[in-house]
Order: sequence, then structure tokens, then C-alpha cells
Amino acid sequence: MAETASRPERPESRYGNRPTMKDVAARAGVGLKTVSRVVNGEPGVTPDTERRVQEAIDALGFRRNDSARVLRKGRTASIGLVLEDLADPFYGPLSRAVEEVARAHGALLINGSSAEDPDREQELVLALCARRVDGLVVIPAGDDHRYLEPEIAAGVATVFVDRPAGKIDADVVLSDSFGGARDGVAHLIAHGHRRIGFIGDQPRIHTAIERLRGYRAAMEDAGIAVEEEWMSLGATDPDRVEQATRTMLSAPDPVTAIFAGNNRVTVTVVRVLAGLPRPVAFVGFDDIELADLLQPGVTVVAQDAAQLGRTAAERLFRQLDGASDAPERIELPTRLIKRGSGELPPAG
Amino acid sequence: MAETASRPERPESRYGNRPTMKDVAARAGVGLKTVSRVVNGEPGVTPDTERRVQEAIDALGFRRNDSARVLRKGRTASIGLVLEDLADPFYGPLSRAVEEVARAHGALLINGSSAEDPDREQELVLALCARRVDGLVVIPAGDDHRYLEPEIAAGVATVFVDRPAGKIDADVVLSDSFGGARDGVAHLIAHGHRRIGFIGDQPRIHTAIERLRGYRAAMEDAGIAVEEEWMSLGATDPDRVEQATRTMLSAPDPVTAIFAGNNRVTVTVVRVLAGLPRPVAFVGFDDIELADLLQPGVTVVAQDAAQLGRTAAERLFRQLDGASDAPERIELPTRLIKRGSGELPPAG
DNA sequence: CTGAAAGCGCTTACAG
DNA sequence: CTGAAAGCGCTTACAG
Repeated sequence: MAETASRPERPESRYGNRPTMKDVAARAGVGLKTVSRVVNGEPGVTPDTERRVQEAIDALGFRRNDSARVLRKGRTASIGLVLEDLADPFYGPLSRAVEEVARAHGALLINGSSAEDPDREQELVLALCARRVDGLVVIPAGDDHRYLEPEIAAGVATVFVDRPAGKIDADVVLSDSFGGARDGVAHLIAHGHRRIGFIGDQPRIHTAIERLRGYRAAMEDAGIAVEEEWMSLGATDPDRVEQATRTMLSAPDPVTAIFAGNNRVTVTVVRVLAGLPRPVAFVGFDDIELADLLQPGVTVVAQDAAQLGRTAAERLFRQLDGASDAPERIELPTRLIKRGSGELPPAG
Repeated sequence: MAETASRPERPESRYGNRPTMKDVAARAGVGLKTVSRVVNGEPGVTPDTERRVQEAIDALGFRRNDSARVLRKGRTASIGLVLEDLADPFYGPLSRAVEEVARAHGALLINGSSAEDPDREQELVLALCARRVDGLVVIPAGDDHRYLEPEIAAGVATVFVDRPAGKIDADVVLSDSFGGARDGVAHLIAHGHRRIGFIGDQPRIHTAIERLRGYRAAMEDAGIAVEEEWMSLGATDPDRVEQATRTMLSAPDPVTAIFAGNNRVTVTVVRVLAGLPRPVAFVGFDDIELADLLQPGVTVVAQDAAQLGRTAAERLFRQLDGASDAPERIELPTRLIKRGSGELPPAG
């Protein structure tokens, strides 16, 4: 056992020591095409020939090189998924959903993180195109995707998720950020709040702007004049968010409620609020695990990450199956989940 | 804009309408090899020739087909990562760490979930081998990996993570499940508990067995005779875990503390305990988000998922760089994080 | 500095 | 039922 698994010397070429169809053909005493037929389960091979070929395959440990196959067939049966950060819990269910759809279509998933850097997004996307993935699901970091035009023209199916494509016309699947934020903020207003803070992601990110817009709309609907100090957009790292939270709460006339623009902001704000003596009402965009077990439970505007991924991937394969629908914008609804923190009345 | 992005007819072959080096060469009036030189930044091209080639590349929107390149070069500059479930928070940081190391080595990451199904694991792994990934990082679902022997012999670098390989000798990177569980249970014993329950994953999973072993060791060290009803291994779905928890707690002489075998078990047990009138002490294996904000805070045995991924990926690339070290078993330490739930005394 | 020929490991199109 | 030839889009090894 240890012997068969002992590490071999690495050859210069990784394939150098791999048997090919040619080797199998030679050993079985048949032509190349006959091996190809057996390997691919094509008809037109006598049982006896098939057996001889199969024996050669087993004896040599032959495994078809799909890399070569792809070169002839045209399709690679793989799709690329470019997201911001594989470690962000929001992308876990989304990735899985994309993978499941890909699997159902016999495709593999190549995954990459842009780290919210437009240059890195482009580099990754183009690397995937060079590998000739059949399609791309992209959570964009940048706001100019004209670099993709030649690829799309060449037939690479493309769907954007969570945020729209920039400066090109492409399929996009989004959550209703505007409506979700408006509902969440209206919910706080309905519980008596008028001084409400908004802490969100960087303003160059589409969802951050949309959610801020939803916040403003809800405030305006209620006839509340928003003050500048109530709004803070920026990085979602804990330090920045904690700072923003504390600033809002220590103002002479502090906010009595906070609305958070995404899951990472939520985690930090909740942590800060937990350390305060007086309760501050809170609603967050995106659900987070264990939100129901905190005291109070965390009220959130939930989006369905898995459904975003599933919808995008299905749309992608529809493109690959030849559908020539015009690019479409699909918006999925959000859902307000009341758990306590959003139903607190204004303090004092 | 809308025009350039409007969806083209899908050709039979995805590459049919893509310019190749041959097209570029024809347009620039040079040989194929000269185009190759320019595309790959090789020396030995006059500035003037280079400019002509570059113009042709830009005019045609040429992008090198790495799929073809790979066929000649031998290496695909891609590695495969097979894990259980992309949506499990434990695998997020692990995947990201593997991706970062891959990126540093210029490789792309192909990701797949086995859904804890050995057949699906094998299917995925072999599909990745057929694509000729340079290496594999595998969180195994099955316990027999002899099917990988021909691949490893052919030069596919392989590292197992989180659980050891079955029936083959290969690199493996693990957390110290035994030691971590023993420490966690000893911690409960140190706080006065003697009747302690263990709820873990299915017994065919290596980490489940190791953690159970750690539990038994701690109990034995303390001279406590373990009763059968205190141990429950099985699926980690909420229903099964809730049932197991309630059964242990409703026994005539119930346990006063529970040790959970992984993150999913922890989430469910914590949820059940939160609904009980009397406090039950708890320690979980794996840290979970917001564990510090619950009442009481959740004491856990934390493992470093990112470090597991990083270590495995680095080991993989060392193999690919030609290191011929013998297969090794690397065990990373765990860390007990005290937050309150594990320091509760036995009730009544 | 430049390029024609051969070949990577398959599949396609065709002929027997 | 079977197989020889050509070709997918590149790189390698070599010659000029």
C-alpha cells in the first residue's frame, strides 16, 4: 500500500507518463477511433473488441484527457464564478446554488475572489475567458465591464449577480435593495423612531447606494428631514463601523435607531449595541446566523442568497442552450424578519 | 453600447468565431511563432514587428486560448478543491485560504462539493483529474481513496484536509480533534460536571470518532464511567440533533453539560438550550459567529480553518515544485475559548 | 530576428 | 463494425 502511494519523481511534462488513447489502441491492437468509441460509450463496437479495449484501459490506468477533448469540442463544460470573498457567509449559499445548477448541467465551477478590487476582478474574468469557460457568473467589483464585450461577442455567456454590470448591457439578477431598505426603515419609523442612522458599504458599491436610497425614501415618505450625520458609508471593517456607530450615538441629539447596510456591518453594530447601557433599535440588511438567539433578536431584511445564485446560473445555462432573449434585469424580493431589535421603541 | 453587447447567435463551436494566432499572423503578415512570441512576451522581436502584431491582436480582439496552450505545456495551472459543502461557514475561510495560495502560484481554483457522499467525491475528483488539474486538495467524504492511486502515480499532487485519506498514503492536514475535544470536556469536568453528553457527526466521519475518543479520554482521566445514553452520533441536521439533545436532558438522571462535535451541532444545541428554563453547561467544537454575544457566551474549541487551508495548499505547491518529501501528517492545535457557557456549574 | 514543421491528445468527417 | 487522415489552437525544437 505504502509502495503504490509513494511519491513518484515529477516528470518535466505532467502528461509525459500518462497513457493516451494511442497507447490503449496499440495495446488492444485496434485503431484510435475504436478506443474513442469505447471511452465515450458510442455504439458500433463488438462486445469482444470492447472487452479488449477495456482491458487495455484498465491495465494502463488510462483516463481520458478532457483538456484535449475540449480543444476539439469547443465547450469546456466549466463556468466561472467571480465573487468578492469566498469566506463571506453571504456567498456560501450563493456559490453552492451556482454549483448545483452547474452540476445538473454537467459543468464544473471555477471560483475566484476579486477582493472587491476592480482590477483583480478583470484579471480573474479574463483568466477565466482564456481558459474558455462556457459562461461567467460575476458579482462585479468594478463599474465598467466594457472589457468583456469581445468575450460576450465571442459567445461567452454572462450573468451579473447582486450588482448590475457597468456600461454594458447584460443579464443581471439582484435583490430589491431599494425596496428592502425602505421597508426596513419604514418599520423603524412605524415603531416611533424619527432619528435613524444608516451605516452602509462604500458608495461605489451599487447595493450601498440603493439601500441608502431606500433609507432616504422611507424617511421622506414619513416627512422626516434627514441629517448628514445620520448617514455613514465606507469600508465594512469592524473599526470603521464601530467608529461610525459610536459617533452617531454620542451626538448631542443621538439617533434612536440604526439601519445597517449589509451583513458585516450588522455584526459589528450589533456587537457595539450589546455593550451599551440603553437599548437602541436596530434593523440590518441580510440575515445572519443565530440572529434569533441574541437578546433582543435581530430584526433583518433578508435576501435569498441561494435563490440569487440559482436564478443567475439557470439564466446562464439558458443562454448556453441557445436562448436569445434580450438581456434582462431580474429583481428578487426581500423579506422583513421581525425578531425584537427592530421593534424597540425610541429610548428616553 | 446596447449594440455591441447584444447577444450574438451561438455558434455550434464556441470557438468558431474566435480569432486564433493564425488569424493574427495573417493579418499582421508574420509567422505564427512571432505572434506566439509577442503574446507571451518572449524576446527576439523587433519593436516594429511587435507593434504590427499588437495592432492585429487588438483589431481582432484576440485572446490566447489557454486550453490549447495547456495541451502542449503539460500543466494547467489549476488545482481542484473538493469539500463537503460550499455553504458551510467552516469551509469559507478554508476555501479562501486555498484560493489565495493558488493565486500566489498563478493557479486557478476549481471547486466542488461532495455533499458528504463518497461516490460523489470520487466522481468529482476524477472529473478534476480528467481536466488535468495539477493538484487536488480534498476534504474526503469517503474512506477508500485507492481510486486515486493511478492519478497520484501519474503526478497529480494531492493533499487531504480535515480528515485523513483512506487506504492510501498521502499528505494530510488536520486539526487536533482528539486533543481539542479532550480539553473541552476536561474543562466541563473542571467546572464540576460529571454527567456530560456528547453529540457528534456520523460515526463514519473521522473527526466525529476522534472527538468522541477525546471525550472518552477526558472522562476516563477523571475516573467517570460513561453511560451509553450520554453519547449520540449521527446526522447533523437540526431535527436529529434537537431530538438527541432533548432525550439526554429528559432522562431520569439527565446530563448537566453537553459537548457538541461540530459547528452545525453547536448551532442547534445552543438553540435548544436557549429555550430551557434551567441552564445547561455547553462547549462546542468549532467557533461560530456571534458566539460571544449570546447569553451566556458560547465556550468553544476553535480550530483555524484558514490555517488548515493555507497549510494544505502550501504543501500541495511544494509537491508541485518537485519536493519529494515522504507523505506527512500535519496536526494543527485547537484553542479553547471561554465565554461563559462552558463555565456554568451543574444545575441543582 | 523570424518562421515552417511537428506534435500535445483528443474528435470529426469520411471511407472501407 | 472499424480505422486512417485531418484538425482543434497552441508550443517546441529546429533551421535559416
